[in-house]
Amino acid sequence: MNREEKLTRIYEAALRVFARYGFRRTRVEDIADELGMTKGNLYLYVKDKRDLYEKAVSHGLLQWQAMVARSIEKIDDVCEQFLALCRKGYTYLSRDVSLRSVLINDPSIFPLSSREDQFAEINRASMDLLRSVLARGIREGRFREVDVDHLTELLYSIYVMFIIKTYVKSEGKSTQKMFEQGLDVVLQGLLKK
Amino acid sequence: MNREEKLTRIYEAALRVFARYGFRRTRVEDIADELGMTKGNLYLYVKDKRDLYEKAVSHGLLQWQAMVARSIEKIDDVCEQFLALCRKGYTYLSRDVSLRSVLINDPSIFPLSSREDQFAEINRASMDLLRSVLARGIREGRFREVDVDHLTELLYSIYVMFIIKTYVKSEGKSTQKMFEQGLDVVLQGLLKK
DNA sequence: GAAAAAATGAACATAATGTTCACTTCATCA
DNA sequence: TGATGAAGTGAACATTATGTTCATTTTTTC
Repeated sequence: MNREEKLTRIYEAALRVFARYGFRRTRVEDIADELGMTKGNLYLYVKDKRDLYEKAVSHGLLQWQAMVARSIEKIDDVCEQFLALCRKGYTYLSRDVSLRSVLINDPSIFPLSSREDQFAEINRASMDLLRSVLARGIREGRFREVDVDHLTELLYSIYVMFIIKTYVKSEGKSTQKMFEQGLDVVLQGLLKK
Repeated sequence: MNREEKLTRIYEAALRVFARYGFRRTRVEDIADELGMTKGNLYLYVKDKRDLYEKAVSHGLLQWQAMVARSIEKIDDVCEQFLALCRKGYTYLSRDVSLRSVLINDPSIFPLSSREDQFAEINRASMDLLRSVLARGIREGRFREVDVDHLTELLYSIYVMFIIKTYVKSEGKSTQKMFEQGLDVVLQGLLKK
């Protein structure tokens, strides 16, 4: 197992444990135990506990991002691609129990304002994916000539709000309906007549 | 609210918090917070953290015991009473989520050997209830003239084993079937022909 | 089998948390 | 109403738990 794979293994174990107990209540030894190693050894891979937490969460967020990117890359029709992007992104957390729990314990992970965003780089990349789909729609003459940057930011904010409503505040069913409604409206708003 | 009621309130809050985090990971301040008081104040009611834990668990066990006792006291037929005793006792934990969680985190609560039983007094009272039903069956000429003390101990051990299997090891469905089977056999074994 | 890399576990520093207690607030009753 | 005891507070303190380091050992690589 090379260093890359070891790091992945460590981050995933750490995320599981942080999900179980929350940041404060997990000891770095709990994570070492989960990995079958000693805590001293963990410090060859991360700077300190906080660093381990941030790397583990980052890893989780990147998995999320990669899964969405993969699932839309081969879609020809840009409208379908836009819908898939939104839906896959929105529903992902229903499957990733660890990341979901960590998020519930620590909602500050989410960028309320992009100023105080601990994971700014990852969010920027996610927004880039959204932006690229919007740009493509315009380039292909399917979407109206909107201001891509501002619309990206707006849609991303709405998307984050939905995720918080659904997974952090658990306003499940009715929120999902709202999401589909909103998605329909946005798509119609985007399309050229 | 008198002292008695306050103690009850404290024990129930403590049990909820211990259930959430386990003994080691709960701070006495967590419990104080749950009660809306300061931790200093808690020490007017308990000796230390371990004492609080034991009192909270004891309170939970006594609730269990009282519920079973109440539910069988008005049953005329001793066979029905015996069946109800076993069934109510066995199924109780499916409803008391806090006590169940605490038990899962700390199976030593249960008397593996009565030598090292932290809650010996409570278990003794539970056994007394069982013993009294057996004695009544014999007195009324419905049960065979078995050795009540030894049988009580045996049945109680089996009962505890079923509870551990069902709630601690979560071997749910098939264990419940086994329980009903076992109960049937035991009752038949008790009855005079 | 030498050199490098990875892992260990004990030692250490420090932060977290259990516990105490002088003091404040609240309730009771003359 | 104001004296008295009970209940509660919060800061201080002692101790434990836990994060972090590092000399040493074990494993891997070549």
